[in-house]
Amino acid sequence: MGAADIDCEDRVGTTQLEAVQEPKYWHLKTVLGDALDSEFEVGEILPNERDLAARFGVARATLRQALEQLELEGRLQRRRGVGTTVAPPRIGVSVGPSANVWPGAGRDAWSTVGCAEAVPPAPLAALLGVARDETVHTVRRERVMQGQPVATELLYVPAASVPDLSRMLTPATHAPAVLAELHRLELEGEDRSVELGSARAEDAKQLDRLPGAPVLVVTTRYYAAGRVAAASVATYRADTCRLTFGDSGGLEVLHNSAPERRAS
Amino acid sequence: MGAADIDCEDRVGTTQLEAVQEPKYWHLKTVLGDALDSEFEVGEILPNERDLAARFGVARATLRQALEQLELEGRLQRRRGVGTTVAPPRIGVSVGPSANVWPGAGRDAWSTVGCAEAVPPAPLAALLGVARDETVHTVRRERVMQGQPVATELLYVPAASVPDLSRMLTPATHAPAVLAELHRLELEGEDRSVELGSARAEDAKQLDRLPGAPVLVVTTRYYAAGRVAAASVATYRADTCRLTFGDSGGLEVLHNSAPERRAS
DNA sequence: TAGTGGTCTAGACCACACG
DNA sequence: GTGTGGTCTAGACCACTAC
Repeated sequence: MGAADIDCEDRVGTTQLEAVQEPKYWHLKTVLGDALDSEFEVGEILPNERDLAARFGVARATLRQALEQLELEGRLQRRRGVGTTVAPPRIGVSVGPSANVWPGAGRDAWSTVGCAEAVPPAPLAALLGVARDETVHTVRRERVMQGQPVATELLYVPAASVPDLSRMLTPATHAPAVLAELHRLELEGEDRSVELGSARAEDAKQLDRLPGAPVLVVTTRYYAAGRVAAASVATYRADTCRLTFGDSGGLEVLHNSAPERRAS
Repeated sequence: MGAADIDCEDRVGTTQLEAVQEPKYWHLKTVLGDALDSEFEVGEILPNERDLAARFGVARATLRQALEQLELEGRLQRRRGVGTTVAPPRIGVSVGPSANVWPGAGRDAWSTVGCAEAVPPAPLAALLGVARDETVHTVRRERVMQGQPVATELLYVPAASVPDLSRMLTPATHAPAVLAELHRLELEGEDRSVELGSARAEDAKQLDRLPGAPVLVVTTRYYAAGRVAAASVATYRADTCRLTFGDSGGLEVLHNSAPERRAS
């Protein structure tokens, strides 16, 4: 343990990339990943891209390819104008039907941020079983964990599911009224799917990410009275979230975790 | 509807990118995405990257950024030496506990491809609750749907979970024996989490993708006798798969789906 | 051998955050 | 302003596929 351990700038090393068949960025990713595990603390800031690239003797674009992958795996966080930092382990967020409850019932970690009546996108209309040009109640909600937004959601409720909804609605009362009416139905089951997507401009803004950032899209169908009574599309930050299902709460540390981290 | 409709090469258009604040690759992605919806059939092959870039008046790297996003969203498939084709809608694969059954029991869509005794990675050891250097039975399995591999899995079974396992094992009998012993326990519950990852070299090969390709990592804990009796890490192709949970089978067409596709 | 996508370079300028 | 990451360019060469 020599001077290199004290000087932050030197800890990533200057290992020359030997002759390889393996792409440089891939090897670079491995080297950087190992360095993160053994030499850096969560939240610590890395040298900037130009320095790192020079240090490894590669073009900046090549270095960026490695950083992108590490960010995709949730090990780094990059912010324009700020720098690149070591990310904390992913947050486990529960998305399972831990007790069959309607969205917005009980304590469910979501907060409503808006509501409107609108024609849903065609695939959603098909999902709900409504006509292609029928307007539905559209509730936008947001999920915050540990102080940062992790997901945005659009909940679609056909008018047929809330027949007794009052006609006297203001923007402030619209969402609560729709949810309250929904809760009067008996929930018979839910259906869920998860897939990879990229954040649309609007979602990206709410999630504090750039457009196109990788997200996990969770689509849920809620059944009542033998029909699809509502559906929601929730968009989770893929870099910071690990979706958990099942009763036993979130799993502990899993992937991308350092065995240990040195105190400095 | 002029000659452009007949000539495949012209269907993506030559729209000039107007002055924008929006990044070029983002706009390009939108334009290409719309073209895919309205002008192309599933399986059809696109013009090559150099031609497309020239057509839109951008550098190849910029075009590639757009293509990468579309591939991430499962709308394109690119293969080196071959070309870029329009991808079919994602396959819905069920990963829920549709009846609580052990892996390998009944008809479960997986086939065993190997088995070994090995020391699991540290996080897995923690997950299983075994010592860091304890060897466990490691079964590699593969999931094929519609003729193509969609997932690989490593199933970890501590020796303590299969105490009566015969000592007389050949490579051919090892995996079935471990699974058979496991099935003698009563399964008490399961735990699942989903997160984004990138394919390790070995997994990538099995999934017919390049290393680093985006994957959905499904980690499952199986409980029996009040303990974690086994755990598995399954790696699904994120570009072609939509993971489904819940009883009502897979959802139909959802995102990234064209409203209609023209016959040629 | 020809054509494809994958990797890599060495620059340039832009948008944003912070002091 | 200064420094960061984000975008973009115009090339080059490589690995792979298919003919």
